[in-house]
Amino acid sequence: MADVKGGPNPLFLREEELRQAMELLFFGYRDFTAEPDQILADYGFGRAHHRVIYFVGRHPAITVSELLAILRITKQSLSRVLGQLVREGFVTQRAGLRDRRQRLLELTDKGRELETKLSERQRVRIAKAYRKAGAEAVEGFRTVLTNIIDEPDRGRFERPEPSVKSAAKTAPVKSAVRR
Amino acid sequence: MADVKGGPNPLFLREEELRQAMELLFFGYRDFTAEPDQILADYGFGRAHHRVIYFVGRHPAITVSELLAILRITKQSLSRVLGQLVREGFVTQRAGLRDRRQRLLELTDKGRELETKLSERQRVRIAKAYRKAGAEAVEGFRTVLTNIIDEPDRGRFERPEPSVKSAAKTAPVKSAVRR
DNA sequence: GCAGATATGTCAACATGGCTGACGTAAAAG
DNA sequence: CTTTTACGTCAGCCATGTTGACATATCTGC
Repeated sequence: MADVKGGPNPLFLREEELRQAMELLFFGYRDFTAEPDQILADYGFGRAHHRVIYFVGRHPAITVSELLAILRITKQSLSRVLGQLVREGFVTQRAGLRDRRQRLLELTDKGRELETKLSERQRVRIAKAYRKAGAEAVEGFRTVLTNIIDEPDRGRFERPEPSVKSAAKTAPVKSAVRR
Repeated sequence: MADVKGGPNPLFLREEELRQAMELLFFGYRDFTAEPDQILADYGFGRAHHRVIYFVGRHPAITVSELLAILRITKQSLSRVLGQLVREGFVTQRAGLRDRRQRLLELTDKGRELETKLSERQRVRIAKAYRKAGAEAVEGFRTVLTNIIDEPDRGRFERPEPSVKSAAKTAPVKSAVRR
């Protein structure tokens, strides 16, 4: 335990830094989800319902298979929560135009209302954290988390991309920041 | 929210930015936990076991109540997984010295081995992301996530960074975004 | 020293949300 | 017309959360 070494032991520091990152994710996610979970309980819903409501709201006319790809769960699991949401009038389904096998999902007004209520808390939490941290930190947060995400979905968050190599930033697409 | 207006609908942009943050957390956590989950299945364990193993490894001689405070689950839920881990020889319990009611938890060699195996993947993932993002981004990542976490546990991640009070209230939130 | 608080464990019952496997139907595609 | 695809459904299993009640050992304060 007694680290009586000469140098600052970079291996230990690295290990410690990585562990802190892991814990930041754990505690962050724990607190990030706690508030909506409370509200969901009033509706007899759980976190799975929230995810469906969120992504349907985010991507109107999303198909079931697209939703499955995002959530990475089985269709049977999705079916259970999605079925409830449809039956209780939070989500509507309609056949696709080009492909009538598809069920395009959409939030109803009721669904949108719940979505707002749920993510309101989360938005406030993020907004506070962003404001306290400052714009530069926000960029770092985005960059690191984007790189933590596996390739298939990483594209959802593409922005400058300050890759160590190829500094070919020919297209600085800072869409969400532009004024 | 002293948002300096003047652009093309800053409210929408802000909304978009906050939603992206929410999704970064969702996708990040999803991919961060996927690999260990796979390994755990071979042992007949789940994510709950991983969390216990992780935090016991991280804080040797941790008490049950400290663990409960971190995990935010009931003692009955913890008891189930902890009991398994103890019976199967991954964790040991011994009475506290000052307070003999306490059960101080510790990993066995077997437990440490599994812990390493599990978090290895996660460490690699984080390390890659950190390396790609660079030191400045890492600081930002830490700062934002720390602020997302509720007060009681935020202290776990406090670094030099002073500004305990609201020094950020007056900080240039949006002005510095443009680079 | 005893009463009450605290740390932990346990039994029992229940809900949520994952999973697999099997099977069905409608529509698209070759 | 046959096969593949998109989606749904039934049935059962497992992991992990919950509440409530109760037990036991130990510490703490009066």
